[in-house]
Amino acid sequence: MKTSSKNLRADERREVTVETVVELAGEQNPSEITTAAIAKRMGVTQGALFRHFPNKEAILSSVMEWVSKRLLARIDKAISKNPSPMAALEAMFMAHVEFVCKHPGVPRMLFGELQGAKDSAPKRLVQLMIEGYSIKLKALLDEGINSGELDPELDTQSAALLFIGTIQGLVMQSLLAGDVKKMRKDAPGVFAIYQRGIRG
Amino acid sequence: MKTSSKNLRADERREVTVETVVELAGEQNPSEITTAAIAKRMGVTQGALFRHFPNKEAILSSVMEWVSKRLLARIDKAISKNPSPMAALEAMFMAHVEFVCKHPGVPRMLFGELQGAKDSAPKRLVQLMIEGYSIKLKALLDEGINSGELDPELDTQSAALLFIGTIQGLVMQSLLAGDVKKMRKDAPGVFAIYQRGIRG
DNA sequence: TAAAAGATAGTAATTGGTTACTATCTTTTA
DNA sequence: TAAAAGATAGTAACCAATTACTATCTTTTA
Repeated sequence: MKTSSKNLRADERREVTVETVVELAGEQNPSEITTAAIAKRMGVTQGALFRHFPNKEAILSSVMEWVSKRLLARIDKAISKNPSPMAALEAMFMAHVEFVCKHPGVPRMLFGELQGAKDSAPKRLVQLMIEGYSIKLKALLDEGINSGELDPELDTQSAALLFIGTIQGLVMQSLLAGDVKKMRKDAPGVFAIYQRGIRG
Repeated sequence: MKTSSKNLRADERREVTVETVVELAGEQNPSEITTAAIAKRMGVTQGALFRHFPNKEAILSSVMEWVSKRLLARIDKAISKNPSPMAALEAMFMAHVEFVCKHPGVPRMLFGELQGAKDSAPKRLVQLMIEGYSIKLKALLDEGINSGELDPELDTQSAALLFIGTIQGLVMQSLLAGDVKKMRKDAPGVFAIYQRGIRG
């Protein structure tokens, strides 16, 4: 049980900081999140953040690691529960959508980091995560082709790109509507078209 | 021909300003573009910008109007050249990709504006533009269903969402690769899958 | 076992630097 | 030569980061 005292231990404080940034990113442009805003939401002074992180970039790096770990774990779990590649693809899609629904700030942060001119530490972490994601995705697509579930002449590179882009499109639509839960509702219809485009 | 003089007329200066912002957005995170950076790129002092725009938001609004006008004009041209709805859809897709290739900062700015918490003037312009875009898109999809080119049971709402998301996916991929021209190369393969997903 | 000693977490105030924006003076050009 | 365009030199507000200090928790030891 957490103590009811005000002071958290260093690792707990770092965890809370990361979760707070994810939360704030769901409410505003991630690149406009200030250390003052993070601290205020946490009920701590701004300077206190720098007792646990050397600088702001280190906070963002921690956030990216947090995202990588949680998202990829969900994906793995969804895949392992489904023996059929096509079923696994759908489960992976829905798991991703569910994750983004729960943490709407995440895709905004990823996209924002990729936009940065200089290749910062957090940007490299994002690239690494998407790479891992793509590998899992392409493995599933290849499996599906071999099992006859997918079009044998499918361009897996394009199919992987479209898979990720589809989710990005759902995010954009939810931003337009100002309603995060719209994603969950739209996801099945959109995946149905995607499925029709790749199946054998 | 432009005069060789140093001083531009007010409307010319405004035009150059808008183009400069679009240019800078292709090189860095749009929300980190400062008025100082814009002025420097134009070869003008920072204060000079405020002779032609009341504030920074007005600059961004002008950029959004510039984008709306140019993009929608391209789309209309692409559509009108193709009698068949499916051919028109493909031409619309490629025209959009070509536009984004020429102005990589545009999708980043749109996405960034939508992320803003408060609904600013530029944000409303973005929403308006996407609305106009979606109307054209849905009209084409309905046409395609009626002509038998598209799946009669197609969910046009989902199909429109996926169309836009597909382009967003191409943008993200080009950011990852750090190569804008990658989009032009990947576009046909991705559209082929989309086409397969919606055709009758 | 309780008080001293040390380690850890957080505060309050302040730093130098950057931001959008403005007031005033100078140059260009029609 | 008058009006428009731009230069110069500011402003207050905000940013990340640092400082000197205090509160709180943990370990040691008499």
